[in-house]
Amino acid sequence: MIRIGKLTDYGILILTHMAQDEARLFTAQEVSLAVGVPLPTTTKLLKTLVHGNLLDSQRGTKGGYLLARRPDQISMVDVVTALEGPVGLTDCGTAQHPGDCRRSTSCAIKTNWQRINQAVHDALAQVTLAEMRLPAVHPIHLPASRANLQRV
Amino acid sequence: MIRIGKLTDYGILILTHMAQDEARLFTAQEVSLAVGVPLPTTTKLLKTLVHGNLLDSQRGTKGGYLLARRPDQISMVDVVTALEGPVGLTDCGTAQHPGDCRRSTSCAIKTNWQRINQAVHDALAQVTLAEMRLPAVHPIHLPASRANLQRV
DNA sequence: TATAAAGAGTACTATAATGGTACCCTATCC
DNA sequence: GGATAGGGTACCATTATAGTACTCTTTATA
Repeated sequence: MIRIGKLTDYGILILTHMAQDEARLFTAQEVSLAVGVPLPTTTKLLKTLVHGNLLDSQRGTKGGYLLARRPDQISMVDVVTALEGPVGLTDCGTAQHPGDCRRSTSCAIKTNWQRINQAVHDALAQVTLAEMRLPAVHPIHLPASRANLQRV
Repeated sequence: MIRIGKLTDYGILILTHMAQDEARLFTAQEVSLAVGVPLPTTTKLLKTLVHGNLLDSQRGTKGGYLLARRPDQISMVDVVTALEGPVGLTDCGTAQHPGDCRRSTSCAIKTNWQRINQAVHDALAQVTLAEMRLPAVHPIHLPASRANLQRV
């Protein structure tokens, strides 16, 4: 199965937790306890999320972390990108390794992967932390297509 | 990065190659040579694709593999599902482990993952082998949304 | 009908990616 | 200036993935 890593999963849990009280400053320990992820792992994640500009941090005695933006301004692409790097199912078309595809013949493939990657990206971009706090109402809408006729 | 495995990538290459001459019977060796993937790996993949009902096989001296359906009837979900199992970025919501989520509090998360997984699924379902032979024309369309406003 | 060619099945090894931990450094409050 | 909290980084462990090897079965044809 194509899946996001455990750490990313934790990351989402952490952010969702912090979004419950969006203006509050949380210490790493508080977060660790609340989410049930060991402290060392939690701190590692928090640091990464700061790098990704999803959290702000305050050092020193009364330090801690807090959301860098409003929960409805933080989407799942942001989180996934921060924790796993650029979203995309293949390197092909991620503009990471633009040139090293020696199969120029089969480059219809590349264009199509770009389509797919873009769609995945958009799907993730449509769900925000704010929504993660509430049951989803609207399914993400794709145009009526073959999709629904296919074997699942 | 969230990505599909190398093997899946090879698998797509293999099928795309076979789709160039969709009615023909290919031996594993032919495929291996054409695609540039070592024979043992190629055969392993071909076997898996037969299990996934994407290929039919013929045993014996004049044996080989051929597409089980027309290229426009084989989509990327089919391939990915055959080679990596059910599509979805988290177990949560894949109906694999329905009950074991002890965080019933945070189940807004589950619903939202289902939305995302569905979107990814649909994106993959919209691209067929037939299209992989040609440069893509139509980007997969998602409704206008926040997506385009977000940092990429 | 025996032989060779080709796939089926499965078990195993190696490699790489991920997950998780530990340690030392720096900032800030009181 | 000491206690508390985050910053940075390097390291080890675990697991998943990739890749290989080997034996068995089927089938065309000489």
